[in-house]
Amino acid sequence: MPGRRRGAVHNRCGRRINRFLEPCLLLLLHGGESYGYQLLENLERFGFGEDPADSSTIYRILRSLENRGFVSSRWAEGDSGPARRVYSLSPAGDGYLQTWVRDLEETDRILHRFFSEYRNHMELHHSSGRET
Amino acid sequence: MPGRRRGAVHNRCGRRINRFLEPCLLLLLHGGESYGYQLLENLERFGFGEDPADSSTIYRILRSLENRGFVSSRWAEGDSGPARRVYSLSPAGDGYLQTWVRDLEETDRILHRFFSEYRNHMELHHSSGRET
DNA sequence: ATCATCTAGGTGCAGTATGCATATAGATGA
DNA sequence: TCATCTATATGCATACTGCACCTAGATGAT
Repeated sequence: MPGRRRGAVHNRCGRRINRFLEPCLLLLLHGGESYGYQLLENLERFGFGEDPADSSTIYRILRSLENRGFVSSRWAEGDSGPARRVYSLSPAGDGYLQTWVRDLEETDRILHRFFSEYRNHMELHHSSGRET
Repeated sequence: MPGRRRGAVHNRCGRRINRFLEPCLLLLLHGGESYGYQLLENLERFGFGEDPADSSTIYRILRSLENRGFVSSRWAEGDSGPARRVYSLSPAGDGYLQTWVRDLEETDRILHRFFSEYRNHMELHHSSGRET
């Protein structure tokens, strides 16, 4: 995966909804232990696009999760390449994932409230609608 | 609205999806000019809960929008109380709102991809599901 | 008058999140 | 031996947010 950390395109709004990498990593780790570089590849499954995130972000989130006791890590020799820091989810991390899911469900409700307000408003002021 | 800027509860995840105040403010301003203090009250409509945001955040977002040409402001004497800085949406701001909506629709897709992955995964590993 | 309160806008600081650049280093193959 | 891939990590700059705090006009009660 060469050049993976280049090319993060800025076609989104600056003050945007952040990407929710942390719960995605937790969910991936719920499926079994893994390490940063592999997790970065598996993040594509969530539809972030080609470049889900900078690798530094992934590594930092993993360390932060470990500091809070949600994952634990050990060094492991791989079949090839340099050693890997392999993370596994702790029971606390499992609970944290459930919290995240409830949190995201709430976010989903707020988001759809916004869409509802938007459509409602645009039906009335249908000047300057979305004539893309 | 006394004491309005106190009491921001931290029952959500730390590394959470940020609240999308900027597009909400833009949508409110699409309905007509307004000022910070009033916009803060009207934000409740979006279902953020009792305390949508700290007032300082609102004022700073508005100034940032103005710096980028998405809104313009003027001072206006109100019927009562101190003078208000009244903002109105610019054509560029209208376009920026449309960009935001497309951005949020993309976020919505990613969010639902996450929910789908989550449910899928939990059906298989239905140990440690959500026995709340 | 003056005092508390409401309305309205604002700054300073700290913590956190993120992207980009860069560093380190083992493994692998040309 | 040299480039490339795999893998982890740090430094720096920028941005978002909440909390504390400040300024100041208006309003009503005492």
